[in-house]
Amino acid sequence: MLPFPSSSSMTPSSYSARFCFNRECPDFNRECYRPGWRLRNGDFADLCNRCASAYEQGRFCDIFHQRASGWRCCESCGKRIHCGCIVSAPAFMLVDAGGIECLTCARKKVSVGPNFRPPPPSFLFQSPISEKFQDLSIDWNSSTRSYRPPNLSGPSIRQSDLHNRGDCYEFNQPTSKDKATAYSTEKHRGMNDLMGKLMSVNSNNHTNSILYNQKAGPNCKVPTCQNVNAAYPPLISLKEGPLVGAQRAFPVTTPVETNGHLGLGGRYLWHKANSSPLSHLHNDLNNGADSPLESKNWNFGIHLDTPGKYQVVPRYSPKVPYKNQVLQNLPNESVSVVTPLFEKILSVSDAGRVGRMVLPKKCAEAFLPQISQTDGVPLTVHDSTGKEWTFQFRFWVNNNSRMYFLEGITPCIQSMQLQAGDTGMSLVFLCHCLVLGPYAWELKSIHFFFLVIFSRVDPEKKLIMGFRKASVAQSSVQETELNNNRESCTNGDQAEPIDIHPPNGKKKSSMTTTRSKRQKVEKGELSALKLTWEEAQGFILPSPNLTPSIITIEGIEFEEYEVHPYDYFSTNLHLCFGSTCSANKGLLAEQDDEEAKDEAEGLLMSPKSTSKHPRHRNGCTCIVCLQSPSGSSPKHGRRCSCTVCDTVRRRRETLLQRKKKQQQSEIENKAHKEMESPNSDEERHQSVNNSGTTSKDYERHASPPSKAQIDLNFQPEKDEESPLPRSKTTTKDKSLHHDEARSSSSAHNKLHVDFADS
DNA sequence: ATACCGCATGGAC
DNA sequence: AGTCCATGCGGTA
Repeated sequence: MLPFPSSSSMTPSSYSARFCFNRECPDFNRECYRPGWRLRNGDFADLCNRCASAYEQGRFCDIFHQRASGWRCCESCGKRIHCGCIVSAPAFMLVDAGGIECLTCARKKVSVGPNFRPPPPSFLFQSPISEKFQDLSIDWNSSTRSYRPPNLSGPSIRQSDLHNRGDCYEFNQPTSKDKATAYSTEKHRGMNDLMGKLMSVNSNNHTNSILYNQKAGPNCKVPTCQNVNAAYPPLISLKEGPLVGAQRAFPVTTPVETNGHLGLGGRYLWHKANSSPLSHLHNDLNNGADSPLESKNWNFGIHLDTPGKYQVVPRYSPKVPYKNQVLQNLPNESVSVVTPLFEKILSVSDAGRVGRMVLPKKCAEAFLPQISQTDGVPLTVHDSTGKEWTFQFRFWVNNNSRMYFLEGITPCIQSMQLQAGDTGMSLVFLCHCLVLGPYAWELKSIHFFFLVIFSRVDPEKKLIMGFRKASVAQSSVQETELNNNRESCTNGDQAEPIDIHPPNGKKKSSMTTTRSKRQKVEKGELSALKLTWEEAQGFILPSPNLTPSIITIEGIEFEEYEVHPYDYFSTNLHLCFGSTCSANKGLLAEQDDEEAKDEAEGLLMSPKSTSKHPRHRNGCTCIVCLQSPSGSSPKHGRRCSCTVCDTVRRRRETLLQRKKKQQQSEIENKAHKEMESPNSDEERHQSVNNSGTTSKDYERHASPPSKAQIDLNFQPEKDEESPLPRSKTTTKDKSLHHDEARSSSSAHNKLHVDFADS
């Protein structure tokens, strides 16, 4: 087959050079001039008139795939549907209990669903961008179980653009894909340019600017994807083996699960999610995520339709209970959906000076842009103050796998005063699907928050969020910080600041309302729950019914609640809707109540258990574990007798003794060697190197520790048993030593313990 | 001396 | 046993 330019970029004359994409087409060499389904490279299959007609009428598979495998019957009407190829992918939906349903049946169920509530028409297409895309609507043809692409003129977006990459594995590429993908590249660039222009229309919008920056901005490093699977191989699926065709051809359109049912936005049918946590998220992500730009670059479709196989480890699943929660703004009835993607407790190295944060692999591959180069792509995120950060999302090849991480997070970490043990970086996907219907992706954005508890977009695109620190209760310092943030978050054109607490004056009534809504939640009246963002913030706060016990740690008073926040959320705010409520409830309850409980208990109990690293276990008395979280630690005076300072003093005394012994030993050794050989220095180094200890190790161990390298974990009874220099082969010991030495060094610096006069 | 980079290592699961 | 990931650590700027 000859190369063919994409349908959107081709000129009338270019049509004559292309041929029908359908391999089964009896008139293979017939000129083609109508677009068909979307290919993996982003282009559209060019079909001859006859094949295109068959495709548009939903008869393509009936005609050409009769003998192919993958035919199944609609669970409701029994109609045969081909589930084994991409052509018919939009024609059916997966059923929770297994099997498929044709669109007609699926739509019927949606329209009569107990929680079905079409979005207010006035909010469809309300954005300037949306208006530009009104001619790009999809004409679902239920009678033929297919969708009819709109008549396109010039660059445009079609339904198949909304497919993620996961639904395209089944399709065979033409043999001339290299040249074809070259066209695709141009098309993709063109699309990016188009999107960039469109986005810039609303460039004062955070969300849009994020998208623009990420995908089409001048600094965008996203490699142009010529072939989705070639440039971004299915990282997970390669290991997991083939999937059933029906699952591969996941008919994602603009899926959303807001209330456990198929959502219907305007004329648009959104795909039902299955009940796996990841797919749960996945479907939310696809809720507007499948723009032409993002569909190739974002990992929103990695076989998430295989329950149990690709679930994010519970440890990383968001503990925020507001999964898929629909927030409604009472005054204007706009709706937003908040979907936390994952969260991670910052490790020591994450919060350290390296400025890198390791990302859970599956989370990265599921939720972040696909990257094929180790350089990765820039990722623009917003923090709780609305401040924009750009990290580099990269990976290393590690043990035949990949290790994903964010680079350049130091300023953000420092800005947030985060440290090991804090819950960090929940990704929240703000989707405006119910507001903007099928064009939700226009306002799609990915936000990093240190813990996004709530987020909302009203017509002014304002955000609400909170974050969780290692110590659940906020110290006065943090409280002040939040207040400061609140003030600094007032945007010029935004009437209200981003607020963690209800504004003054409204607090009482707001909290009262919130309390009543809490009760509503408790009663299970979830589907009707509408929250203003202030009320939403109320849920973030501890329940007014709870009386904290005040504990004092290092002079700082903390509020400690008997019921930890996850109890709160998991019991009160499982916003499960509709028929899948029980399943979801069970799932979420299990997650939140068990996992979150374990984790939160660790967080609540003590900073000691905030580090995941095995070297800092409960009961560890190293300086890292002893010290209080940054920001909550008071300044330590010279005569401070707190545990931390006592430890530091004790360690220091030990070190001084050790230093004396070392110096004495060195002098003796030197004298001894000088007696044996005049070239003592060279030979000593040689000897050290031969023994497997590098010169660096030698320096590290042989030289007396400087103040900055003070080993606060030095244990004389152990260390003196193995006099330096240590062999490099004692990896474990060395690792421990360096680890704690490094940590304690930074801890030492952080604590500002001044022993200069001692 | 320090920061950065990227691969290596090893404990946990 | 394989994978993940926190951290080590050597090389380089």
